Amino acid sequence: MSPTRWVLHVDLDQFIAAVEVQRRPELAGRPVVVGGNGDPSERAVVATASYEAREFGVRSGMPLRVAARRCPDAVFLPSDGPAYEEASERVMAVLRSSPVVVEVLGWDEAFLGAVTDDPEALAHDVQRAVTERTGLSCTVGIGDNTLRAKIATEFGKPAGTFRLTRFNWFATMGDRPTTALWGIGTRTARRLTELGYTTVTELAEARPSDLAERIGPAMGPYYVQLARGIGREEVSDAPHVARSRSRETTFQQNLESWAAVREEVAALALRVADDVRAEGRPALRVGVKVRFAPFTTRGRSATLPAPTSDPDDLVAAALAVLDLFEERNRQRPVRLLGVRAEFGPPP
DNA sequence: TCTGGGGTCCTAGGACCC
DNA sequence: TCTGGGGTCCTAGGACCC
Repeated sequence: MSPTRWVLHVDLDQFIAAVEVQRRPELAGRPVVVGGNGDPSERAVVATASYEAREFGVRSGMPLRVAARRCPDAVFLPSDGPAYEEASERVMAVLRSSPVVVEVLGWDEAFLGAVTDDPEALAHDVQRAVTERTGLSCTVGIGDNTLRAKIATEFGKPAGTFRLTRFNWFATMGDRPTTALWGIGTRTARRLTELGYTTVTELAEARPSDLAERIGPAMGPYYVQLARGIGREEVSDAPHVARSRSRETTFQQNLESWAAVREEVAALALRVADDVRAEGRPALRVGVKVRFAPFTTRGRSATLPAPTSDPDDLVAAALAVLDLFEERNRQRPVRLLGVRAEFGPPP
């Protein structure tokens, strides 16, 4: 049998918590919750919970306050981005040393494009190499495209492998709710249920043109493709080209004056200007995000008169965009501010 | 429960133009 | 009166993902 093209999806197990346990081995086996400044009384959410903490119902995205209530004995640690970045680089370097094309998806995930007649053997080689050289464990999903490889990982967790292809797609996924698909969340699933599509099989049997009319010209047919397990078959190691860079902050105490809001927006714009400069491409648009208390988010944005990387220009532009908020909103307490710079299409 | 930070892509309406 | 048919740009907001 001749070798075949496969997509492998590598996903580190409880990555952030694992990195923390690695440098503090005494935490092994204990419930560990990473997020915010590690103070569960603050406005912050869980970045990652160790499997021990998940036993108590702690989940990513959950407010730290809630996590502390569910698991009072958990160890709460601050999120240390640079440490995870560094660990991620080490993992990706190991992956690149395998005979595969590596497409990085995030800190703790990558697609591998490979030609082999034994993808499980390759997956086990990758798992062994990652564990030997980084001390971290990973799960590998094996698929005939990126979508199926990505979803396969869910069935292989933790530390295992799972193969999902056109041959077992409906047997594995058919009866599951559409939220099991990568790209369909709770909102879209609810909408689809209202239209009569609750399971993956039901959605797969829909007519793409029907969903184009009812959902949207691009997303409607795309969801049908997802349900059929159809996805991209190529894996690319081309470097990522950023479309935008942004900075945002949630304040522990709401800002009560518009003067304070202006100051914070200027400070965020300076940080974004650093990122724009590092990007080496000028910004074309600037956006400002304001979350008013209790939790209403509004945005304003504007195209710049001319592309710029100049910090003074970007600060002035961000303040001008902030001025687009109506007068009556300026009395409202502000919980979060964000500034975003957008670039042109990739060169 | 009381909701982070950093991204990407899509939709829709209005403006504007031919 | 009862009102084209695009195309493109701009902006706001939604949804999703890690």
